[in-house]
Amino acid sequence: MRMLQIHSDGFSYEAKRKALKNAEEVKEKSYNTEDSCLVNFIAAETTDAKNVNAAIKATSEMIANAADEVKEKNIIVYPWVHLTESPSKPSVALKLLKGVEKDLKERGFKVVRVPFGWYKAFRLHCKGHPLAERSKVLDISKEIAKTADVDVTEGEDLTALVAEEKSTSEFFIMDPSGKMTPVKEFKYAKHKELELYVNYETAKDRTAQEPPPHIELMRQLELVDYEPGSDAGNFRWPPRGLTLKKAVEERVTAEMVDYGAHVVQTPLIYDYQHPSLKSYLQRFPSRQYVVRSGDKDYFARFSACFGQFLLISQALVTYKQLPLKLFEIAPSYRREQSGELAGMRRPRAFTMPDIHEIVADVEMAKTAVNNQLVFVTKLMNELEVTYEVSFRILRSFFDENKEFVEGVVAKVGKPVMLELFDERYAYFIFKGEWNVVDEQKKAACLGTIQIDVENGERFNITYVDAEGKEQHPLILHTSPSGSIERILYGVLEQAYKDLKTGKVPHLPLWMTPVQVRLVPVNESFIDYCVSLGKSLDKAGIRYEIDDRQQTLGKKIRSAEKLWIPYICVVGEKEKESGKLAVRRRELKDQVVMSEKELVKEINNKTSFAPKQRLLLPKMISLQPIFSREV
RNA sequence: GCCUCGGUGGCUUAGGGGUUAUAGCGUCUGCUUCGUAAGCAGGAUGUCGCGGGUUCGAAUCCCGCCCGGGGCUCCA
Repeated sequence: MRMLQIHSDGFSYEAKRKALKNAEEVKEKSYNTEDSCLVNFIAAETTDAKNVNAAIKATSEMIANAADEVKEKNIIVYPWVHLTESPSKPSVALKLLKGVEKDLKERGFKVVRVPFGWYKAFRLHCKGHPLAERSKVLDISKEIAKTADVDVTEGEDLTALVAEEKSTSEFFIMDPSGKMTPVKEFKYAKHKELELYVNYETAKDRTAQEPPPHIELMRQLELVDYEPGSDAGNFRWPPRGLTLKKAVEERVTAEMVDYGAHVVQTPLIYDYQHPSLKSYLQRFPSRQYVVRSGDKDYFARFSACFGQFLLISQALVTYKQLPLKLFEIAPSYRREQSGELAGMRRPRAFTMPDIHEIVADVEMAKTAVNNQLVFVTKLMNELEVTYEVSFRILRSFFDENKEFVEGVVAKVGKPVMLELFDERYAYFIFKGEWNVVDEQKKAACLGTIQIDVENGERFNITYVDAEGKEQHPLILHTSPSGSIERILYGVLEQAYKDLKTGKVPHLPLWMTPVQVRLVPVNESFIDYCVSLGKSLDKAGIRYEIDDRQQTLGKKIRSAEKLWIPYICVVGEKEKESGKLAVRRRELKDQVVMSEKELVKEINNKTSFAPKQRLLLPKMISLQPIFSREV
């Protein structure tokens, strides 16, 4: 439904002649008032046909709200098909308009409905105040997901939401030996965070007074910040944060290349009308950004699935190439409800490392899960956060593959939460989640492994089997690390937990934007620092030089506030001895070491990560302050 | 999206229907040239989130909007 609302001084119309054969029969062909009124030009759209009653309810609600805002009691309901490019059938439109008329009258408004299906002359006079001209759009697919009195008998409209309500689940803890205990009976004494995680997932205890601590930290460390000039939940990354972001992206990409992935890049926006996408989208409530181009609507992707599925569905794949892996660092968009947004835990725009592994059958899928487990565990450990693991499994799959699940849990090596659900509510039959629990006792999922039994067929993805026949594969959806934003959320919340327990908060050395800061005692040693920096450059170590004219104490403080792990004071002693006075954050000590030793120490600790350059000038005097304190 | 709380120089913040809006940090200038978490002095920086209303007068009260936090919901 699309609607144009004009708050008018006076209104009149005159029905001239029928525009449709089945135009409404009317007694009064004209109407005239000089009273003020709210004129609503309304176009019913094809989507409204899915649930006319919900459309009526929502439309009259919009009109009533608008009328209340401008303190208007007189309502004109005017059929105006030209507002939309996809009008509904006339019968639907008439039903909508009549329903709106009835509903508004019941609400106590004085309503005049202008005849449907006629060519009409009309006159109005817009009042011209700020609320006098407005347009409204109703997306009825959203309402269908919400409203109870919907007929969901047409299979295509069955949403995941509705299916999930029907599905029943049981929750267990499975320990590495395979022993299963209902979550309420498990002894959590040695597994406090698992208890918090289970509480969050089952009891849904979600009260918090304070804002999540990572939000203040991400700004103080100048990693990422809100962008008031964008949509809510879209963030900007100043160079320090971008350095970290790229370091993580490169790290995950390297691991995926080692795993044998084909690295690709696919478009950000997709056609609503594409047949495969259409049926995929209909499984879910609409949470997409819409992009209008020309006269068509596109949606911004909410994961890399579409692009990769479309790419591989048009590729020639043989069984010899399976398992086949496609990987992408996928900037993605989900238009979460405004009240759901929370810093880096839940943004609307995020960067998702996403791998899809195409396998022939369940056996190959199980092998793939075991292989993927290795890198997910490795990457999660590299984040230096504590995490809890859970598996959500279709009960029939679990019953048939109990040994496999036990093997997986044994590999995880600690008790995990197990959810068994009776009815499949999404595309997966098996889903592993690696979650962090934050200071607010809320959980968020980072890494995930899912076995998808639906989309191979939906996207017509095929491979040629040994007999030369085309087969639909199963697909594993996996984010090895979770989104970069969630990772940052995880490491900052972990740092805050450390801070509260008396430990030194830190970012993992391999991803921290600046690994070394050289601090000359006065400006006469800046040149020497520059020459020291040349060998750090060669070693691929990220550093900067505090060339500001400030006291040493202040420069140290400045570096500490940014959690820089190695702070090197450079003065006469260092220049003469060729050694460095190094203040190590992790060990809270001060040691004298040669530059070579320092490089060796850092390289040993970060050997697994690709070298990422620092994405800003090294001289601090040249760096503007984006959001850090000093 | 609904409910709720908030928005005062770049940051943190005082104040609150009535003269030129408070302070600290940062920034700039000068002095200081310093050895491991804040050297000294002086200067500049505010459409008090935006728009409308009430009022002789609004940062302050009212309404709408934007942005953020929390709750509900949601998390493909």
